[in-house]
Amino acid sequence: MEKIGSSGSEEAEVRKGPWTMEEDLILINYITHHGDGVWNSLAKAAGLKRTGKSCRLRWLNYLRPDVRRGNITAEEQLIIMELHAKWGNRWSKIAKHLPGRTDNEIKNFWRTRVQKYIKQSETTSSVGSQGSEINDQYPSHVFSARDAMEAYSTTTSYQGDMELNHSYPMSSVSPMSLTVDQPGENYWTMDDLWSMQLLDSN
DNA sequence: AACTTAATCAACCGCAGCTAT
DNA sequence: GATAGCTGCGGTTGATTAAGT
Repeated sequence: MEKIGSSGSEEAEVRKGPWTMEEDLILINYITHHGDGVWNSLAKAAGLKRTGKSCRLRWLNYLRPDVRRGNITAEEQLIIMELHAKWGNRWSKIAKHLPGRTDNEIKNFWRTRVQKYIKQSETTSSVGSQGSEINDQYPSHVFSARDAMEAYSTTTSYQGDMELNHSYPMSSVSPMSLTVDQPGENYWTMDDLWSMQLLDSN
């Protein structure tokens, strides 16, 4: 069980919240040398004050070298639409068909972008009574994936070119941890992390 | 410039299923 | 077969950033 930061035995202390760069490096370094899996013991063996769950999530969603970050392409959007229509909210299953994408990313994409679009189309199409059946039954099955894609991509400004060059915001680690003026220095990329890790292991 | 609202995404939580004992 | 521990999944939340007023 997780111990809430109550005073007392520091051995049971469990860190929560955003990961620091040091933690990331420790995790990358450990997995590079020992492999992943058996997350609870991995967390302990690596000396991380994190739950195995947290380590697994961090690795799978962010630190893995093959994780693809940045904008979801039009093809990927279409695949997501189609697979979601087929399987519903089976994010991990859908993610398996999108190499480098994580279930969390797809889930977020769906919830923030697609559902927003769906809501919008609900309000607009429900004015003209025709759309009401769709609206009543949506999510997923009724709505043709292609319809959704078409409408979605034409009604939103998101055309797949935002968030290029995703980098690692220091502020998400600890907003107060760094007070550097140059914005460029507040970021490090996954490439940076991995090169640091490689240096470290030499 | 200050404030508010909306959008985004990383991370946590709870649960279900699987495996080992 | 029962139980415990672990893993993976999906839902949700909270922090941060961006956009609007």
